[in-house]
Amino acid sequence: MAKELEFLTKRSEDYSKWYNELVVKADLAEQADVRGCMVIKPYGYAIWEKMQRVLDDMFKATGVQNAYFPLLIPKSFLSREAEHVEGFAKECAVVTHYRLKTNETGDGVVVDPAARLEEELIIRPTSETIIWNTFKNWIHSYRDLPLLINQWCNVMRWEMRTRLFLRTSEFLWQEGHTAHATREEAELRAQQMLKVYADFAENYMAVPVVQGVKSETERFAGALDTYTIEAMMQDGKALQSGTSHFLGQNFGRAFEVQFLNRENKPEYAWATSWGVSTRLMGALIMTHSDDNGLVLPPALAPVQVVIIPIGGKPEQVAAVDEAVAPVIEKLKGYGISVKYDNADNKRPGFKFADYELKGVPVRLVLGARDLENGTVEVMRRDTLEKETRPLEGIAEYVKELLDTIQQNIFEKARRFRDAHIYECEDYEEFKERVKDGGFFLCHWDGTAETEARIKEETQATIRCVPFGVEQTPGVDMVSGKPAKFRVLIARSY
RNA sequence: CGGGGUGUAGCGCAGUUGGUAGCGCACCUGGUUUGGGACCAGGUGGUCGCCCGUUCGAGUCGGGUCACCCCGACCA
Repeated sequence: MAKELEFLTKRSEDYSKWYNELVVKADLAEQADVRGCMVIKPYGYAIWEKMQRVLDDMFKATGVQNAYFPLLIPKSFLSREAEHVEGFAKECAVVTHYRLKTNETGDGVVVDPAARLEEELIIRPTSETIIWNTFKNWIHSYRDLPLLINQWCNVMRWEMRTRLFLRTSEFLWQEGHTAHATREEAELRAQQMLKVYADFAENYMAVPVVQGVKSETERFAGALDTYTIEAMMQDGKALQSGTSHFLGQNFGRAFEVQFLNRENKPEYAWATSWGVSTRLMGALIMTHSDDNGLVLPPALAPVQVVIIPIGGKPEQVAAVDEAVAPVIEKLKGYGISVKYDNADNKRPGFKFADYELKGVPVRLVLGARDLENGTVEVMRRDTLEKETRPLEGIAEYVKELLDTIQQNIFEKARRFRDAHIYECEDYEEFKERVKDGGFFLCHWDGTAETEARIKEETQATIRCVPFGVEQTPGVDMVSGKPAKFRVLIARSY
């Protein structure tokens, strides 16, 4: 410990800096040499892949099927739904040409002005329009409904300011798009998918979330209702981690998606859309990580257990190789991903620190001492506690320990969040306290004016009208007008 | 688009009154090490963001330009 290197900025010192460093140093992602874009590195992508796999199974369990639609959307499609285009117009990348040619000076290429597209193509910021344009051909009868489609893809939104995972110009996500015969069915679907997201966030990511519905001003462009899950980061800010929209018949009407009902009458289809993105990676990182690095929930960790041998001499390592072989087999038999790192070019201390930085949930260490005693050192990443246990039965112990860790980090995050949720009735007090972060439950008169004033004066926004909160009427803390319910207000990412 | 800042080795930085390019980390080689980020010795690596100007001479001075970062407006 001679050299207490500052590998990572302390969380408390500069939260943003800590986050950025962590993402890069834990080998998750890095800034690309393209404006606002990110390179997701193999380790980060492995986590995303695990998320994808779990979510995909959850979607399919509700009857959803995967499909794929084009990256490029004709401009005319996007402009079919008025509110929708208005919401996205300011952040669209546009394809205007289809050819380059050699520069006249011969040292490079320029856009060939002769190759201008008659109609510009938009790189999808979201796919409602192109999908509903397709749905028109797929839906003719109530028997074709519900139509439950999901696609995994990339989208592009030309954001002003970007941050790795939290907001990048291009990001990976899934977008579900469903069509229904009735309003009720569509509304239920939108709510159902929100529950799937909440389930995933809490039971796999170990990230507690508040479910709720967005205010009118915060709604998705073109939606009648937007449902959200809001997670609290360790600096007390909110992160919208998933959304589900009830789109009414807006897209059905805009794209003339009509079906004949049982009475042989034409009706417009009812729509939902819902999505989660690589932003979930941001939520995962900012919810659990500490000054030593990432803390990954066992359910999503690409490597759940790392085993490190001690000893420099080849014969010492060989002895450990032999001793751990059956343990590795047994762990794998339980479906646990294990990495045995007997590389000789890194010292044990380096490996310890490195795997902590990468958030591996459990570490096993064996040296000559252990071989003699038939023991193994077990370290759990969430608490950093070490203990020495008999090698006999270690696989079973680790299996249970992984479950314990999964539980523990969720409980820890929930306790943190609950300790930072406040009911507040006084605006002056609110203004003072909201600076330090946290979720505030406040009565709201339901007007956009009040909402705008809060945002302007405090940078905090109404995150949602939360579900599962016992609602009693009261007085709006800003306007003094009567309020029917409380809303969740916070500063956010 | 407003306000602030930074561009020098892969990363982080220093570079004085203008004089021919430096440190730490990383990387490579050899050796000694290995129970919490090893040490010693040697080595590789640079059109100083770009353009123009001043000068015998520019990383350094002047003008322009580009890029990126931070704080706002926008947002999964």
